[in-house]
Amino acid sequence: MRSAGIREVARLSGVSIATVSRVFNDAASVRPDTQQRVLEQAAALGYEPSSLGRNLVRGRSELLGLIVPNVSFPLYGQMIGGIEDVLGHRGMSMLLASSHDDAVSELTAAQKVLRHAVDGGVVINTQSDVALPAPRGMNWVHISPEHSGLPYRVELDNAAGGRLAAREFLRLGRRHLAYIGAPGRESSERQHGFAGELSRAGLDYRRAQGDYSELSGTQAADDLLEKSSVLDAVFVAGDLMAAGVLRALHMRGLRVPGEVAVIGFDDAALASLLYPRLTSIRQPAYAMGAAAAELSLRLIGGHSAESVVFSPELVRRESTGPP
Amino acid sequence: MRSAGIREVARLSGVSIATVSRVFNDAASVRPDTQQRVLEQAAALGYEPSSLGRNLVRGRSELLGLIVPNVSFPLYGQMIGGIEDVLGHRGMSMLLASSHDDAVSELTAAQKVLRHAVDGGVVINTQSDVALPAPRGMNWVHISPEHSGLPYRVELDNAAGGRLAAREFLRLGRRHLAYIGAPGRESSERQHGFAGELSRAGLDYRRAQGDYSELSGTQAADDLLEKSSVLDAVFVAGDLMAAGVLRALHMRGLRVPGEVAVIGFDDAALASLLYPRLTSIRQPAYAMGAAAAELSLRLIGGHSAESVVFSPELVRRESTGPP
DNA sequence: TTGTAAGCGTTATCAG
DNA sequence: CTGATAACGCTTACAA
Repeated sequence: MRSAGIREVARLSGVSIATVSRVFNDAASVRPDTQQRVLEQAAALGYEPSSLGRNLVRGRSELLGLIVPNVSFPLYGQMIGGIEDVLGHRGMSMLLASSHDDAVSELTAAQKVLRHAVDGGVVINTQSDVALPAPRGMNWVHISPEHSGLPYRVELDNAAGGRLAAREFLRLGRRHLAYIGAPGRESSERQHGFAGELSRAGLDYRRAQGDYSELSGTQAADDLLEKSSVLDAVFVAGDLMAAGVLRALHMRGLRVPGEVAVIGFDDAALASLLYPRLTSIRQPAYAMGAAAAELSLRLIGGHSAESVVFSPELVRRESTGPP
Repeated sequence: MRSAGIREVARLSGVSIATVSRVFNDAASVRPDTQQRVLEQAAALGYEPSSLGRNLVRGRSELLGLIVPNVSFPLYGQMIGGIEDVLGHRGMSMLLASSHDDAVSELTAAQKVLRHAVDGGVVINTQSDVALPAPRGMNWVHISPEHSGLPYRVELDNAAGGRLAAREFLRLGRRHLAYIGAPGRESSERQHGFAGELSRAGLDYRRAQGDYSELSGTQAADDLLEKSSVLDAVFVAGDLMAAGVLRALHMRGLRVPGEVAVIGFDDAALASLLYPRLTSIRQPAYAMGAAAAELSLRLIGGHSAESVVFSPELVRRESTGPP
């Protein structure tokens, strides 16, 4: 049993369906008493215009497609929060699908979302290097490290993050530095900024590589500590890996920040819960999500829009300090 | 300019739109060569049936509404993951909205989702004590601690979690116990199970109250430690609070688990990253999400469905062990 | 196996 | 200010 439709309301209030429609759209052009009659009937029948019908004729869905690698990663959750808040104000909703960090699922997710005729889309950390399919007039906005040829992007200035870390270590008088990276462009940009700032100060640094996991952080730190006995500061490409680094240092009885200072990246919720609380390069995830949504909304409205670059910020906590 | 529609495909492949439709639905009833011709044209034009049209005529949207208090809470992220995986197999998509832990926003979110004519809905941790609005034939499934009168629920047996914690402490020979709770039904159920098992062993326990935040965990633990000098085991209603408890113990130089054992609740990702790694009562969030989706799908299909209760599990890590 | 045609619930155009 | 009526893109009897 379908719920009441526009016809029913029209019939019972003695007007045409066109008038009912008008009442729910540009109420201005309908006489107050007619309007009220319709509204009353509508309320009595529990009628609400169906967006299905409306969207069909308007060719819009008031939906924004959102593709996320993995919903349970808190940083992405923050981005989604930013997107949602922006959309909420404009009456749009969010269709969510996961890419599971995998190009094939990402494509599947995109198709799934497109079938619902979304007006626009945001994809976080795209996995494929070709553009996602999009019908004419629909655009994907990417929250990703720069990707060749993608027109609409919201990104973080990763190199600036590296510079922030380097400067902080220098300021604290650290001289025996290391970087623990991971595969991918983001990490290499962070490293690039870090290295640049150090070379300006005439310093070199040691390197190790992980994969953003906690365990890999522990292993990378162990490697580093075996090779170079002198090490008083480590910059880590992600907070989770940094957790592993803290553990490695603790196991070896090295005091943080007394003997070794540590700076992570992202400033995930986790950072402030570790012991010692982790100094980290903050990625403004909520704001980045909001910016992506704004960008998409502009595009949907047919306006021009430009990519945005966000600057990271150093959040000082217990894992850094004077030697 | 709209993208290619069914008409275009039909015209270019020299068949009627009905045939094109059939190709995309019950392909069985159309001749292989016709089918292929259509498929080729469709591919060439990048045609995909619009769910707007399809859903309009079928009276379904293939959408499931999802209301979450807060997307950036990892446990909810896991639930969403479970929901999504189940839906994905059945070709449904997920419309996401946040309730921001607030009854009013929850209602707004529900209405927003309802406007898109979702076929079903899942609401995590509902804030309102009245039922959410729902058109005839549509049902909300709740992932929440029991709420009077809600018909379709997926819940965790919180009391069983409390019993698990109590038994583990007893097994380890701990005798000076405490519970750190928080407001709300979930915490009191956990406490109830904990207390029941202890009283069976003829033991009493101390209590303190927090609000699930890290800081409140530290404060509650401090309270406890000031009042009772003998304390060798603490059961905490949430992992985040447990992080605060570990910090308090560390500050006082108490060894964990040597002097005090700690068990948290939820087994959030955080638990295994703390130092020492936190033993916790695992809430099978992914499975609970999946179960809620199954439940909703049954309801959508017009079948009967029953609420489900999940059992928690003890995950042993470093924060418990022999004294 | 295929085509014709009647909807699905709405908005928008055009008369009145 | 209001009413017919033609779309919108698709599915589904019913006929052929």
